[in-house]
Amino acid sequence: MITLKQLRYLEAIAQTGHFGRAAELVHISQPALSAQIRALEDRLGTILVERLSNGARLTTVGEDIAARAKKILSAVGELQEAAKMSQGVLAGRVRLGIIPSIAPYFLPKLLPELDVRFPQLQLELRETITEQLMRELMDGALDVVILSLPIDEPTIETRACFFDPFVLACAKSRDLRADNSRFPAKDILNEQTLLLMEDGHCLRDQTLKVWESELTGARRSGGVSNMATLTHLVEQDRGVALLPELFINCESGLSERVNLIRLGNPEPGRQIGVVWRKTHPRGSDFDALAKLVREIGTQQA
Amino acid sequence: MITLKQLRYLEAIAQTGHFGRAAELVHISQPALSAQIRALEDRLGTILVERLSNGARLTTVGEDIAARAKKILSAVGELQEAAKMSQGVLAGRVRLGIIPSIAPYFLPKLLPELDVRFPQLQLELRETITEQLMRELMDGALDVVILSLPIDEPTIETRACFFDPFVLACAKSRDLRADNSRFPAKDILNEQTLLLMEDGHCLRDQTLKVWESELTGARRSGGVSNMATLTHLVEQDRGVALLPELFINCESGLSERVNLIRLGNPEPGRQIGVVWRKTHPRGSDFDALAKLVREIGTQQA
DNA sequence: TGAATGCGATAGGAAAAACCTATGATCACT
DNA sequence: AGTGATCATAGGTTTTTCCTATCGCATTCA
Repeated sequence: MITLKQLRYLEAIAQTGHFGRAAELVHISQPALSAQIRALEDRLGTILVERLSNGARLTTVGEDIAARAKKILSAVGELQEAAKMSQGVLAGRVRLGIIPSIAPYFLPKLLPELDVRFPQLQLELRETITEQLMRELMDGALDVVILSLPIDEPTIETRACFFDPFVLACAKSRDLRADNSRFPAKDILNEQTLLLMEDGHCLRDQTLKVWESELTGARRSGGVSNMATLTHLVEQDRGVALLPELFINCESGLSERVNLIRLGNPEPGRQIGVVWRKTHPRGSDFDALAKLVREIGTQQA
Repeated sequence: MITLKQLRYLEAIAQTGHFGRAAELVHISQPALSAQIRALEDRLGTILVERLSNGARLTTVGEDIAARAKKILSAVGELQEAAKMSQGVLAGRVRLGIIPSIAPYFLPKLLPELDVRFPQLQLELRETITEQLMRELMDGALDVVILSLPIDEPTIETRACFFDPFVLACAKSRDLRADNSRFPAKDILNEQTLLLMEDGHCLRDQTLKVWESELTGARRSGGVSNMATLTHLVEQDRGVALLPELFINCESGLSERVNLIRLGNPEPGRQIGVVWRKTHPRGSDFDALAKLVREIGTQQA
């Protein structure tokens, strides 16, 4: 097989017109260079260099081949450059997945910070529900995912970053008391509809899990795909909903439109975390990402 | 230094998603391929392949690098193709020089024949006077030259191909006898102007040499750059000229416009030949060219 | 014309790289 | 827990690449 070395040596001869000086240029001895040039010529079945008494000159074929060699070598250089670009922590292309109930309320803080700390990072974003994200993560279509824990999958690495509490939202006209118990379960069961996200959203399952069996038979909404819609429904007293604080913090003036009631004992909510395949070679990078997500997630809480 | 082998192996992994099968694809053992991939990764300072329990998958950087590798390998393939194209007798690019007093009268026969016999040949033509051609030949700007011999230059290889006789042309109104002697020397000296090509054309010197010293003091034309012009001048009885038979054969109907007188004892003329640098690696190719020039030159005489 | 200089080619042996076979470690699946 | 598949590691061999020393040839200079 033809080698890059040989092309490099040919280029040196094209530059110097001289075996000896070409050898010097590439830091080998003249016989070694001669041998490689000859090997290249043998391989190609063509004489590339005309040997003169005062040096060497490329033949017409040699000129053509040398021009091609130059392009190839430069492409190899670019390849190395490209690899170098992706070195260092969180540099180069990273495909990040994130669930819809986090993305719009967290990315506005995360992305600018990533730009500042990891300017070499080229992020490719993907937003969809957990199940789909995990499928794509396992398929290798994604590198790392931000979602709500826990994830039951032995082959992934998990980092819990911060806790996002759920707050109960009801219409202004209602006056549900917060008594730090598992609270308005009876009210909901008897008087109110529990508004939910549509199926597949982790937020739906998590909301249902807050009361678990207490809720059997209660009225539930059919499910919406958007948290803003959920809020509007609450405003119009069509029911109550659990809203993540992450969302609430982003909706300025929300507390004037609905009653927000903080729960406790224990406080319901979700754990936001970062996950990636255990086999992914850039685990340490994602560790850095998880650390940043924790920082941002806790500071705004 | 990074090697083409490594790029080839990486490409194999991209194709198969599997170290073992990739190794099979490139006909080496799996450990050897593993080692080369690792060497490549070390050299680039980046992990390119994610090792899984059921195979291998490229990282995002790996995808990028593999795509680049593919292009590079294909460029190398094209390079080899290009070299192959220029193999064989008289294949590929050849820069041919030829003097103006041959080119228009010989190329119409030579070029079609070259096309037929050596379809792989890409001829680049250069037409100028002998001195310039020889300079360019020695500089390596030309590969081979067709001209009038002899050429006094020890570093070139020479092949005489055919003899191109000179024929005396005078106006139809004149009736110069041809008596097989050095002939109309006295007539020319006394009555006629000897029409000549301009300085630098070998034909001029050769014409003068035919009579040599006999011609001292004779009237000479200032010199024209075109043999057709020379002929017109003869037609109009502005003088006489020596015309190469090569030219005459191409000018149909010329014998009706001027008297053509064949000379002898010995017959004046020029030796057409092919020359190239002794160091040129494709000497055997030019031998083939010379042979063809001889064939064509003698068959039409 | 004969010595000196400069060029690439050749020869022989040493160093480095690439490779192969056999084996190990890990993981998935039965 | 056992089996089969994966890639990694180990040790030794083969192949390739390289270096030093020398040759042969041509040109240049005295």
